[in-house]
Amino acid sequence: MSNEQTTEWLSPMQMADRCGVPAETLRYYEREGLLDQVHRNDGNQRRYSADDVAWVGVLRCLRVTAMPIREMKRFAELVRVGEAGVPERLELLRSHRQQVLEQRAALDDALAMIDHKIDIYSTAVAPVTDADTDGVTTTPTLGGRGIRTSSA
Amino acid sequence: MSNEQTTEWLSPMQMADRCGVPAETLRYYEREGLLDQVHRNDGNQRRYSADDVAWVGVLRCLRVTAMPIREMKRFAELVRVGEAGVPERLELLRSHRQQVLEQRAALDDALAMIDHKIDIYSTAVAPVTDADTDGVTTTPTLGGRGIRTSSA
DNA sequence: TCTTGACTTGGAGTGCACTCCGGGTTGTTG
DNA sequence: CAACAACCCGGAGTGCACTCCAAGTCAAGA
Repeated sequence: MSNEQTTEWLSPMQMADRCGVPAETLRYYEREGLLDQVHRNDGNQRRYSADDVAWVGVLRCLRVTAMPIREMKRFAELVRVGEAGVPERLELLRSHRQQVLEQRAALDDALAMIDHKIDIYSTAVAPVTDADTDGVTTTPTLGGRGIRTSSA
Repeated sequence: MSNEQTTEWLSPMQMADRCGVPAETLRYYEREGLLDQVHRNDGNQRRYSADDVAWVGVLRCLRVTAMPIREMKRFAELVRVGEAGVPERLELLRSHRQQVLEQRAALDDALAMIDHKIDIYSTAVAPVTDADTDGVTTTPTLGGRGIRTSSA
């Protein structure tokens, strides 16, 4: 409780720490116009605000859900123009939301398959085996015929 | 029910259709050793088996959950050696499963944030507005002070 | 038989999202 | 004030996962 109250601005490194994003990447985002006009001190060094921290949080949410930089840039522009951009921001987010749902569904499907395989392998690891399969006959010399694949 | 029973092998295009993966990518997977020794006809053209279809299904599950090609290659090798590879396959899949769970958690967090924003925008689009925020003051001239960020 | 389109190869090219580099500046600490 | 880390910049480089290309071969229909 002593080195907080005067800390209004964050240096690049502090910002990197805070956001979990390399300082280089923050510079890159700035270049790309995702993060605009970061404040500078007298020596021309960047000083990030709490607003910047929050905004990078938003950016990371979008990135982690695989939004391309191009689209994030568009979103940033729409935020820049203020209220006028709200309808398109909404549209953009709704469409992105859809994609995220699809991603999650795909992830869950894959997860089911992975769990299934883990199951098979775990029981196969101690007892006899062969009733497994990777969608491929388990013989060393691949290319065999015959399939018992469940879902895959 | 007429052009199925004799179709034992799939041409590259048919395979691409079936798996939802470009034929080029299948060739790439083969080069990388993810898919080994695809059968050829007399004219040296690839003929994919039902096993191949199933195996590509597995590969896609791994890819869609962001497993790097390098690791998929390792997995393919472990399948190639048969039973001896099972323990490491298990290990690999378990560790991957963990990553998938983390991905899903991150996705869900981001989704919550996106939903929250959509909510704000939707209500803001008709009534007055300003109480929104993108983690940034909504004024046209960015760089303003003051924050009311909720989560973000 | 001719044509057309799917196939073969090795290798080069692409797009994305960073990530690093070199050479110079700033700011803090002993 | 010296030393050293953190900073600045434009631009080049990286790694990944494809994706395309050229030049030739194969297969099936008119």
